[in-house]
Amino acid sequence: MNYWLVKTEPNTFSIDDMEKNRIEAWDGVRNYQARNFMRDQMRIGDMVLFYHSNSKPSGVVGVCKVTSEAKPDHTAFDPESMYFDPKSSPENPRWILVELKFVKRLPRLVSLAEMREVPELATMNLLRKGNRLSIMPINKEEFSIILSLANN
DNA sequence: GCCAACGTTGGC
DNA sequence: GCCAACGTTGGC
Repeated sequence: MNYWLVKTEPNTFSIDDMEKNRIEAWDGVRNYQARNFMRDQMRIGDMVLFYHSNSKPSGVVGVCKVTSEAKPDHTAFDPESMYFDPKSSPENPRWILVELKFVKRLPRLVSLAEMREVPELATMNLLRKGNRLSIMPINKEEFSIILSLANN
């Protein structure tokens, strides 16, 4: 099983929305590296940390689970969608999505600042300067450290 | 709101 | 294939 972290701006889609919807198609990903992670390495049952970016404070707020294989991101075909991409077509989809299922909220938010203080987390992609990936792999240790921080 | 870092685009 | 210009991300 693999572990992941996904970012979202809570103004756009928050853990509240995730909890309410229970299952959400993770559409709108328009970055090749993030897409390739979803396409090549994400599997049903993988665990996902849910991260609020551009927030006060930014941090990890919940846990989700991958509940589908990668499939075409239909929002790319819709001229009305803010994620429309004329270079993607149903015959030859450029972008994909997976479905995420709400698992739980963390007892409290684990902030970026707090994660930076934990030496074992220093290698996380999330904490690296200039990191802009919206979907990134993490390892099992990082996943459990962050969960245990939230329980302190 | 600022701006550094990074990805993408397109002219050549 | 290089690289300047541009757009976006996201912490602060």
